[in-house]
Amino acid sequence: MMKSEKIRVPQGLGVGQVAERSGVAISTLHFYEEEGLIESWRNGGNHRRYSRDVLRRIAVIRVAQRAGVPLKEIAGALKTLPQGRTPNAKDWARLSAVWKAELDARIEMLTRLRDELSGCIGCGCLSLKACPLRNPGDQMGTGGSGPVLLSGGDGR
Amino acid sequence: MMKSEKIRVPQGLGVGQVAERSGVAISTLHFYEEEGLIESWRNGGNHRRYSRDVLRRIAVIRVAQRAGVPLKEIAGALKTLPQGRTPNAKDWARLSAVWKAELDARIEMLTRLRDELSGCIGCGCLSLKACPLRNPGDQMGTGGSGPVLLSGGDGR
DNA sequence: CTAAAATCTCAACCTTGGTTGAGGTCAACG
DNA sequence: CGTTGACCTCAACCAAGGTTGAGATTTTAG
Repeated sequence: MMKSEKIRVPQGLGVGQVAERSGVAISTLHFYEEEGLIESWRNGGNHRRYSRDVLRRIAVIRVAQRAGVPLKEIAGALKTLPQGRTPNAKDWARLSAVWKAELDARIEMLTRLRDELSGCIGCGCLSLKACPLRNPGDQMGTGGSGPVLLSGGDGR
Repeated sequence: MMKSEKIRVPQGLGVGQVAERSGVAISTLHFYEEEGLIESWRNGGNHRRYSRDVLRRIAVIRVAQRAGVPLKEIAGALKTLPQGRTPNAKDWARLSAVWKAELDARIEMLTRLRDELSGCIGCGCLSLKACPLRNPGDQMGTGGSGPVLLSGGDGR
């Protein structure tokens, strides 16, 4: 007969495991938690425990970041997920749809820029008023003050 | 007969004029100069004077920024311009060509991401290993240490 | 039991791309 | 000559997205 040994089966994932599985640094997990992007509870020894859901959440966060969505906005979107139950495919789909639209817009803007750049290579017109590259209309002209434009300067 | 009056015709442009014409703030011009992106000389009273070339230079800088090129890199590219003579259309074309290539790459990356995102909307696969969105191969896996990835997280 | 490995908190620091403000000149108008 | 306005320098600050390190605790392996 097997002796009934007391084996601690820890509930949830530790921060190190999440870090390894998700590919983000532990410090980043702490940071995401501060920013309200992910959640955890604590075990007896004040160590973070994560539900397995966190892995998908982190995956979503990274994808959104790749798409150029700032963390604040990602956090906002994640807050619209139903609390209490584990988000389902439809929930994720809703977020993806919004971000895809933004991504579409970003791609379109860059594509337009590329086309203009192609047209202007060699034309030497870059400092003339006529050049389409000079007056994008949405970027220039708001040039004086206000908050900083970051993230590739494409001012979404 | 006209009295020959002494009218100071200032050589070059003042910082305020350049700011107004280029659409960037004066502080930004100072900043660009510190970073080696533009140059100026000083008049008697230690005020900056710019040659008219600076306007095109600034236009080029802004376009490159819109294309997602970081300032350091722009500065590097601008340093390859021939010193002494005013850059000609061909000089600018060379820079544009490089940046267009980068822009192409960026657009392609984002487009791939968008396509994957489209395919994954609703599939709910985001935390499974099989999902193309989860393992971009160029982004994840370098996740632990090293310099920060900025600018939209597209780690060019 | 003890030593090593994992975590904790909290504050400081980093990079990019600038902006803001204080305190001091310079130039131009009347 | 005075008084605006434009300009100077230098240091501090901002936002995003994290990283690093010190010092304390906890967990785990031998």
